[in-house]
Amino acid sequence: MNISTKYSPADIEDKWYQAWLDAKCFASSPDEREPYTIVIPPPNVTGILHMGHMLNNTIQDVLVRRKRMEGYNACWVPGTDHASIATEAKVVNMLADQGISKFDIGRKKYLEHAFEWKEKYGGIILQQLKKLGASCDWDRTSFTMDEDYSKSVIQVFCDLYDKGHVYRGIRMVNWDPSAKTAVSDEEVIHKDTPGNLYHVRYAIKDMEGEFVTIATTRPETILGDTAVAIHPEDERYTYLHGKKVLVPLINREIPIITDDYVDREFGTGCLKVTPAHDINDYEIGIRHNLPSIDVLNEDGTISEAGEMFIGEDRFVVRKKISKALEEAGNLVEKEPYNHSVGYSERTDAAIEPRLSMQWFLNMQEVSKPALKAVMEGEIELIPGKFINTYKYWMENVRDWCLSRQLWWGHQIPAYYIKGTNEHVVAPTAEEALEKAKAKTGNASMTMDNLAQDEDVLDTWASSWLWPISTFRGLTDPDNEDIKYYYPTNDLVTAPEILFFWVARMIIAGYEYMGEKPFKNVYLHGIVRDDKRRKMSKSLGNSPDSLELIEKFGADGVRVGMLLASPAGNDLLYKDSLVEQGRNFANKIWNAFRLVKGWETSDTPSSDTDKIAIEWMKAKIKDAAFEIDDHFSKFRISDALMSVYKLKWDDFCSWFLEMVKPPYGEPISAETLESVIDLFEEALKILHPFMPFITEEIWHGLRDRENGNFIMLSDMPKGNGDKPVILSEIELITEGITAVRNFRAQKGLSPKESIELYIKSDQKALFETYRGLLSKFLNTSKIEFVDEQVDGTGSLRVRTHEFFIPLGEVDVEAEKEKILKEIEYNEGFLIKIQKKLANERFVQNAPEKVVALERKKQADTEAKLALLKDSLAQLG
RNA sequence: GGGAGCUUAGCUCAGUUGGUUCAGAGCACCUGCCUUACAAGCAGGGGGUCACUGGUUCGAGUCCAGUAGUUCCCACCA
Repeated sequence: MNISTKYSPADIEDKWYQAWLDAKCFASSPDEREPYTIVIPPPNVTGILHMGHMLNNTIQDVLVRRKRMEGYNACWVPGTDHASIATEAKVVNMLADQGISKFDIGRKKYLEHAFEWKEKYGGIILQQLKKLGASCDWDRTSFTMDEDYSKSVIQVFCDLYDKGHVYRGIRMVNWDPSAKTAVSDEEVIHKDTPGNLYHVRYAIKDMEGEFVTIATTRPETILGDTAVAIHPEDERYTYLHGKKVLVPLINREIPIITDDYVDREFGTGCLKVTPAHDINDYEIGIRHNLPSIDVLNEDGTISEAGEMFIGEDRFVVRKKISKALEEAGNLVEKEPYNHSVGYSERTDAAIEPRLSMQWFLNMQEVSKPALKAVMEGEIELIPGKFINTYKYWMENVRDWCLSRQLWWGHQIPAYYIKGTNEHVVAPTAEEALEKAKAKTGNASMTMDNLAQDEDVLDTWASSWLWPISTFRGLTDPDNEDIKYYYPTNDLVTAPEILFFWVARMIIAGYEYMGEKPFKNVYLHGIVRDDKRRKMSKSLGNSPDSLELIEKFGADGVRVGMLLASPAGNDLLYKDSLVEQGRNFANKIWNAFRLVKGWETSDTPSSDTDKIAIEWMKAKIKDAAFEIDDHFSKFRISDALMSVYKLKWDDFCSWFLEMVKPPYGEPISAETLESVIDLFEEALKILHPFMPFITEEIWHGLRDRENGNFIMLSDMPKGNGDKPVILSEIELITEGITAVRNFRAQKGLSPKESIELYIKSDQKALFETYRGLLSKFLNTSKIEFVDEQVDGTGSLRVRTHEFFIPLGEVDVEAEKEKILKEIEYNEGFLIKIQKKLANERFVQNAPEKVVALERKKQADTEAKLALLKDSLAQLG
């Protein structure tokens, strides 16, 4: 048999993925088993696989594959999100490249282009997930704009409207002038931005030569000022009460008002009030009944209401108006000033607060069960530290602006009755017409009398139904799938979207299913580079995911992603992580090569073989138990590390060396059978992490019947027992390591055989493992003695002493070594003795702890006696 | 401005209700090895006043308070 010394993942990954698909290994349908369900956080339909996706989906796949092997009916539902703003931006750009504006071609034609784009690029990311090994049930692939899904989104909007939770109103919203749409508070990122603080003086009416000076960072909004505010108790300005001032440049007359909001300490203590362009000013405007002058168009240029600079961009105008103010003598001072500016998460355009008519969802009532569920542990956040954040948000929840001024998405099912201020809300145009007729009492109305709202719903107003609508839970509430799979088990996502998405899914779950949407929410960190910078296109610090898979193998990448990403912590990515993953795969591969290369003989297993096999069995069970515990606490990195060490250290470094026949000799067929069994057991535990290589070796170790896949095998279980062989072999391996160290220090080559003399009160134990010691240490003889043998060096393993002949013994060095050990042990003994001499310790500490201290004392005393004895013999 | 978290080896992190030789793991590092599965490897090794200060306790990496540094969330003052 000729197997390459290097594992080449490219040769086998596609082969096994296809085999799994062909055998429908990922498919799930309701049956008598207990379900285990995960719904994927749907990536943007036009997205491509980046590092964050790889981490997110690797975790999900590990969980799903493990549960599948544990006998659950595992179902991982994949799909994509229509991502209204992001996708619309891409489509608009694509059309712009062709010289087309969406407004020229109209809604219908535009949507055709958008769907065409979706058909072409949508779902690329799902194909990429397959490269990673994701075991999703692809037959269940959902899209948030699927016909059935859309129906449920509209149904929910209508229902919330009927319940009185949805309302329409003029509000100050975050306006994205680039996408020309409102965005939610959560989609605004505040960043410190350098700017200027402009001190501008306004002439006071009827007081020749007198001015008030205000400070602003946004001089272009001066055009929309409708008042200047001062603090009512500010004595510096009492004389201004009731006066009017003139807006610079345009000389519009505006009142001076008094309001507590004004901070007397800031700037000059005078505040210009622009209700249309600042949320606080807006509130002041309401209190004082001020008019709002909207001086900005929806694209961020100055509107006609501004009177000057009409049609020019806000940032251009900021510079121009500064100059104009200076020339007019109104600019008193311009100082550099850093202030916080909101930017759109999607387009990175500076957000404008803007008054507009929008649809809102009142969150007060609907969010209550969702808060309770998390506080009472009905839904668990992992790690738990996120509960605080969640609680704070849910207790201070604001109304949700549901409408977006876009076309790509679910058009709001509100219909305006032309010529009136009335509207109706209904799932279909026909039903809307009926409602409109009833509302107006005009039975002769036709569709021509209605106009549907032009806006679409916020993307999250569809994805919040994901755990329900992927199973058609709203459109077909009694179907088998929703009854069987809902509530789902685990949700794996990033904390960034805890409020956007997770909280809202919980709200929708309770509102529409009367039950939580999932039991556990596993929040993983963000993938960053090794300087803790977020991976981003502009920094160019993100590796190409697919190249990574190609270079290191999907298994290697999966392991690399999981090695250093405990729950809630960011993953600091560097290539060495995936290298480690690849090296691990190679290690396993070579263990496979070794086992495959052995010739067999009919001889029965030797005693040493039997010991090795018994030990490895116990070790695997022990690890299985430990790993199970890690999984129950979502300690996925720890679970991986346990299986890594089981495979590499225990299986390869110790076990295979224990049973390995001398060069050129065959192995007992009986032993080989067991070795293969144990290899398989370890592979099963490893499979969820490294699905491809484990499947390949599974089929390489034995001939398998069709449809016999490791991914469908049973996960090994442990029971927490610690058979005595575990601790005994631990002592033996400790002894082996000590002798190896001794050899290295004395410059004894491993090729030279040695004689080993053992002084111990547990001769039987060493007798049992004589074969192992001899095999690992290349001994020519092993003998038990009662005192040090002449011409030997000594070393101690716990309370046992080993002597090894040396050509020349440096007695002084030997003495010094022993003296050092005596010193250390005496120090240790004194600490224990002090502790035990402390009456309060003996009285208060649990018996178990005291007993352990006593044992430590006895062991140390025994060891000291041993050492002193040896020293005496050296003379 | 308000709140939460974090600080343990060069790096990334474990350390579960305070108590075993508890100060750990992986990687990195150092030394010796191309030993007939694997140099993407083997064997061995060094390395930390558990941020600082104080307190509670028989006993503190673990609990409490304060200090410093750091990260995140929320709000946003023109």
